[in-house]
Amino acid sequence: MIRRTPQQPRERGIPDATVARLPLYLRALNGLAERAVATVSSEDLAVAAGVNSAKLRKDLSHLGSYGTRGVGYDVQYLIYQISRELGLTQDWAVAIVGVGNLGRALANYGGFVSRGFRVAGLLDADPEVVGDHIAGLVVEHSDELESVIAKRGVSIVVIATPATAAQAVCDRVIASGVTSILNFAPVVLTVPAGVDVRKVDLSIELQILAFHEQRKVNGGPAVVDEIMGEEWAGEVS
Amino acid sequence: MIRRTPQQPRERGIPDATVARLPLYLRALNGLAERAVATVSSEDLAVAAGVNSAKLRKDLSHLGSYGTRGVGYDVQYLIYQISRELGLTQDWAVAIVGVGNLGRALANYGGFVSRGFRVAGLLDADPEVVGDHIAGLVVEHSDELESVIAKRGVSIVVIATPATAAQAVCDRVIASGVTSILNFAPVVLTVPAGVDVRKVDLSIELQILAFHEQRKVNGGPAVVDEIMGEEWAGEVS
DNA sequence: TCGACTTTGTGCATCACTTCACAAAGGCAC
DNA sequence: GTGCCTTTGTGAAGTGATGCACAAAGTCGA
Ligand SMILES: NC(=O)c1ccc[n+]([C@@H]2O[C@H](COP(=O)([O-])OP(=O)(O)OC[C@H]3O[C@@H](n4cnc5c(N)ncnc54)[C@H](O)[C@@H]3O)[C@@H](O)[C@H]2O)c1
Ligand SMILES: NC(=O)c1ccc[n+]([C@@H]2O[C@H](COP(=O)([O-])OP(=O)(O)OC[C@H]3O[C@@H](n4cnc5c(N)ncnc54)[C@H](O)[C@@H]3O)[C@@H](O)[C@H]2O)c1
Repeated sequence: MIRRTPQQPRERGIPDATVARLPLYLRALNGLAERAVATVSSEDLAVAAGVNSAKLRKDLSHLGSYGTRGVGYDVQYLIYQISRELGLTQDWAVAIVGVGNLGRALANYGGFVSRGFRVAGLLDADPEVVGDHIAGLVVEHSDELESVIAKRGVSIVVIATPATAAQAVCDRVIASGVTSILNFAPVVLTVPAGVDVRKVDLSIELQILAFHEQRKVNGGPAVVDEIMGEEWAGEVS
Repeated sequence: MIRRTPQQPRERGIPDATVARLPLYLRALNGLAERAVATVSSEDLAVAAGVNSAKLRKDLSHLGSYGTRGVGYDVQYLIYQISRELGLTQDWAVAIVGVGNLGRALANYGGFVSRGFRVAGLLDADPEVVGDHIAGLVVEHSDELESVIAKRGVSIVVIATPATAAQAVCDRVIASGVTSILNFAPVVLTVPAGVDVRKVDLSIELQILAFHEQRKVNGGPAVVDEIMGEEWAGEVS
């Protein structure tokens, strides 16, 4: 019983930056709901979500005018509206390809099953791994990728294979009609227009931290004396 | 033998957006280096890193003038310069707090040890887990957090505990002098100024994908007929 | 019913980042 | 040398996000 909203005047063009924050607001709202809070002001919600309150109000205004001046926002109603906007009122079948260290952790993770995401398939190329029972599922051979996607209506695929296999897996997944991919492998995936790839890259996050850490400690980049500093000195102006 | 660079004219104020892309360039460059490529044009490197070439050139120009007109950039030299800028010429001791599904996957992950990051401690509060051998390390009790940080010179901490424990762990870690934190727990950490927190949140990534997926399938958010749509209709204008 | 008070929603100035487009720089062939 | 060709480095314009500040809207107590 899900159908398209008849005619919604706004709807078009919610900024990406806003979309990226909606899950944050949703989490904060769920926290409030658990503590039986009925309404919340933009100021309080902003603090809970760690953002500026004007930004929060502007973000929410993209969804519609759901607040009450002088009072704030109804927590339950806002949860519903944000969930609906994010597409969490329906559930999404997710397949995880590559059931190694990371794939297992993801499969066992309760955190996304809780919100509309259902792990509908675990696939791996290694015969040793195929057949393992993880989180109530049996790992299937990645040869079955296309049929698993088709049969179980998978619309989001998580890639947790080694970097070398990621592009090939990605190509097959797209050929099967999937257009939303979450990639953990440290490679830039090449995909046709219309396919969304989001990446999670731990190593990049650490490197960004290291950059700032270095500035805090030293005030800036260091040179390694007489090891490389001199060596390179001649090569460039 | 590491010391501060004498007087660097630029150095100050590399835009955050640029810093976030440097690891990407570095990875692409390492790929080229493995294939023994000596020089690369901004165009080719941009394709490998999945960005616009003008953006790449502007990013690199923040580090200095390291290209040669008509030729491109020396791969090895650029690897060195970016590594130095990111602080990867020194190595960083990392501690992982919370050795559950995710913490184990991280500990076993070879990907960051390879680039200047060394896992120097694994800590958990669960006596069942303490004493486990993982990736050549023994899991220690989280009571030892402060002493592990001090003794092993830990400067970056990865938090992989349940959300409920994250803020407490964070506070202790900061009290021990750490100012760089990578947080996997789905909570907004409150930290004093001067402390950098980066977060990785799988659930947020999936929700963003779901948002776009919904738009592709339906053209926009759906209403759930007669279940909630009607129910809420009365509550708001 | 009214007026004081709270809080939203948004116009606007500002800031940050992106992209275009091209002059200047340098290599290389002859 | 000299001139052509490639590619960098960067002004300048464009795009999008941010945050201030406030009028308008609505609540609530008296
Ligand atoms: N473990 C981490 O903490 C971590 C962190 C960041 C990034 N990553 C990245 O995530 C990916 C997975 O990491 P991991 O530690 O789980 O590695 P892993 O080696 O433990 O697991 C990879 C799994 O993928 C399977 N596989 C290989 N080729 C396949 C294919 N073509 N189709 C299906 N399955 C295939 C392997 O059999 C293996 O089970 C890697 O790209 C890694 O760089 C891991
Ligand atoms: N597993 C995933 O794929 C995944 C994905 C995204 C986010 N997360 C988040 O990462 C965190 C860890 O996830 P997980 O699946 O590994 O959970 P987990 O329950 O398997 O592991 C958590 C570990 O933290 C330990 N711990 C609890 N309190 C502690 C404390 N005060 N000090 C030190 N250690 C403590 C526990 O003993 C346990 O070993 C959670 O916050 C989770 O929401 C996990």
